[in-house]
Amino acid sequence: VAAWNSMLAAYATNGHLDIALRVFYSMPQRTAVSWTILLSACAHTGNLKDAKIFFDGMPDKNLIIWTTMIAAYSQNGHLGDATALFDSMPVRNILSWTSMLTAYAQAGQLDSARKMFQDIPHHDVVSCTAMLGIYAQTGRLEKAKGIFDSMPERDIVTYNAMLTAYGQAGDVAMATHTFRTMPQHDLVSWSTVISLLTQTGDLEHAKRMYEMMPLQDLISQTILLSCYSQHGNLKDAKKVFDQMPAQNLVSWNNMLSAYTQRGYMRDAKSLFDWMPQKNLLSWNIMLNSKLQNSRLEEGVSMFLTMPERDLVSWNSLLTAFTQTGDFQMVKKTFAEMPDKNLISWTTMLSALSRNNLLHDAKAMFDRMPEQN
RNA sequence: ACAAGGUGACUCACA
Repeated sequence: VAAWNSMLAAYATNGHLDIALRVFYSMPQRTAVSWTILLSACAHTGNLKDAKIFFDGMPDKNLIIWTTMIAAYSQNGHLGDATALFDSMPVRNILSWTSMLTAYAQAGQLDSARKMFQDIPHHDVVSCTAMLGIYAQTGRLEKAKGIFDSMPERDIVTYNAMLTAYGQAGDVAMATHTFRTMPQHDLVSWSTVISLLTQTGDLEHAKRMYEMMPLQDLISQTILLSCYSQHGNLKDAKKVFDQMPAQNLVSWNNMLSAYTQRGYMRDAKSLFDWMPQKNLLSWNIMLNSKLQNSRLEEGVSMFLTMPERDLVSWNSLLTAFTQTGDFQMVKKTFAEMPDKNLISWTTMLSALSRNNLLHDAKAMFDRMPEQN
């Protein structure tokens, strides 16, 4: 059975969930481990429904499968379900607690996360690093450092989280100092610092470190690509992009932005058409570039045929109509929008006032919901 | 020989 499970795990972690499922059903017998592997794989691919089915279908649930299900809820943003499950657990261990901790953090409930952290009976390096990471991402350097200093043991992930804490707080000097003095480096350590350097504008330093990396993986390459793309450096962006041994949706979107930002509509379009996968961001990048590059007709028809639209797509369209001065369409679009945010309202307000329709602007202002 | 928790990349729309 263990051999079968190894095979299951191999397929499941390599993204072949379909094959894993076939293996699962054709196995001579299944253990708790088999169920857990599949449940975890479903959760990581965002397939919470099947994860739940596996969980419910499992005959004798052990602590691990309970915890895996909490992690599944946590990873997919279902805080309520995670809490309910956690509260009804017969036994908990440090992994259950930590999964719950990150569930709160993921939902933006920092106070609950902090409370949960304090309630954990016995901490380990992972639970402490989890809390450190939460503080790091929310820019609370002092808190992060406090945990770091109080930890009896630290591993490379702890140090990496601390790099992020310094980075988020804009302390490049301490980040690089920590990088130099930490016990070991892995790909995450390198790319965290490189990313920080590109964000603070020290491109030369970033490039030097990129060259020094023992191995340039997809993410570090993408960091560099993204940096070139954001600076409108199409040539170097293309160079990095073409040299990447493997690419993914993130790298394609980055290259797409690089093209559209410089108005290379033909290249953008052929990349876009070629992309094996697209997400809403890809569509919005392309949509916005059409709308902003005198291709209103194409843009509008893209808007109408997109697989999905969000508030950004709507605001993009709204802005385009305000720029052509077609107030018929502006009003129509604004009325049809399923949601509006502050950006939608300010788009309207500035369009009306730019065209000296001050009474309309005033009326619009009075219609704005309070929270804006 | 097998399973669960913590760290790095794109996030585009108004101003």
